[in-house]
Amino acid sequence: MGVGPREHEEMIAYIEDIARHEGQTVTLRGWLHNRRSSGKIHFLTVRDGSGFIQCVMSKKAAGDDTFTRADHLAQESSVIVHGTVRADSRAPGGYELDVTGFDVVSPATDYPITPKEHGVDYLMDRRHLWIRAPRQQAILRIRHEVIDAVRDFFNSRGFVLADTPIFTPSACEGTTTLFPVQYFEQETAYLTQSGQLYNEANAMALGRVYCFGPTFRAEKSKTRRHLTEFWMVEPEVAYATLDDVMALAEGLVVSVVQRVLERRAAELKVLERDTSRLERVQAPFPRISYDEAAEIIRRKGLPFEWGGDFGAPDETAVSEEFDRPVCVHRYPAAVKAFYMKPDPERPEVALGVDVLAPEGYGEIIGGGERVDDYDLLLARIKEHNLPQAAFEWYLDLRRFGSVPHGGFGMGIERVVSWICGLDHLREAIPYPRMLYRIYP
RNA sequence: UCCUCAGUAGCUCAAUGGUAGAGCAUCCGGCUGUUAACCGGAGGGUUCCUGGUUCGAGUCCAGGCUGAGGAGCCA
Repeated sequence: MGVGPREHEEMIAYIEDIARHEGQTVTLRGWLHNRRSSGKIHFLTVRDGSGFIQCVMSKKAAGDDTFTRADHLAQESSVIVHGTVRADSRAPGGYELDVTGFDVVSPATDYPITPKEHGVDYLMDRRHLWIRAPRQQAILRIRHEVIDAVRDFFNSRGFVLADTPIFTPSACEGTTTLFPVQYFEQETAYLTQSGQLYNEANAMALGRVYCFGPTFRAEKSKTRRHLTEFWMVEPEVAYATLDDVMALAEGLVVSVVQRVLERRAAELKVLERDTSRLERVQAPFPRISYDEAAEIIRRKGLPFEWGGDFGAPDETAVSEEFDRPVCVHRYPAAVKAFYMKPDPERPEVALGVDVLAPEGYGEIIGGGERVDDYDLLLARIKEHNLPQAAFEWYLDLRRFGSVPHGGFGMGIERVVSWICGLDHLREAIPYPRMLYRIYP
């Protein structure tokens, strides 16, 4: 008869804390990740959400009954394991558990994600199970760290989190890029594609603010850099200039990357990330103008005409010139949004900035100074054929004590994707929403 | 929306126009240091769909469906 955990005074432990329990007898509660056997000895890899550990069960130590219970147990069966923690140089985590008791909570059968390879489509259809895999867990932990670092960065600098709405009343920049939602009997509402306009109002109230939430884009983008639903953090600062915005973006990116390097080294190792590339992410970031970026693109032989926006290959060409993120500022005003402030010294360019990540990961941040002059903003709204009535509240910000101000948006999944070295954005969020994918 | 590529066992893939195959998973057996464990055996097929060419189609042709990568747009 095997010795069941409940017959002992239990010491519940998590695998991430296992080093503190060396020599002790503990109880782990989790799932069977993999099993190997040599007839009279089972090697059970158990995961509990906090980590993975190999549990060694010998027939002699565990007893026939307990041993038999583990004989045919399938991958992802939930289990409670009782055993003694032992340091072992052969173990990837440095420790193993010598099993003395073992209970099956609920057996699994035919778990679809086997230790062998699977295709992306197959795994995405089973995303709810795929996230149990070590690599996916590492990515999601790094995502958590990125988000935590972002919040800490702003919270420690006097910023106030002020949430902006998900439902917005009218199309700011054309309805083709927005998801319509029927809002009771009144009108069509749209899912937000940016909290920025509300952020500006919040900044006029609270000075330094940020919002952080999901954002929706109905563009039929079908690339490794796009999701239809993604998370964006957007700071906005009253009295900020373009230089202030760039300094803030630089500080945020450095802070986030350093935080992940400090606290998530184990996860980066699981992902086999070349961390030397991340260690180089230090201030100051190079700041180059659109004109200088265009010159780099032309020098590299890519076709490019002044006045156009950069495509993905153009961004890669520019970012390849630098070993850290690069700020590209003063884009042609014509290709930027109606609220972008023109450079007073050169009105054909806007006081906007994009931050391009290294290694071909493209734009992770976009922002700049906003139009603060009432007459200019009204003219821009008319030029873009936007419904003035819907923007009266936004114009109010220029009627009642307008000040220079600016901010930016940073796409969380793009940052996570870059830090993790992923080849596709879809792994950077638990349940990606893309063109042609809304399951599970 | 456009361009390119792919679809064969539960999964990952192979098969010169000529008998439908392997590894993994599953089931049975063996093994006290495995770690994508290994060794032996067994079961497992609407070759995405529709039509066409051919003595004969997984393979060639046409149309469709589904997915992937890229472009545009953006974070």
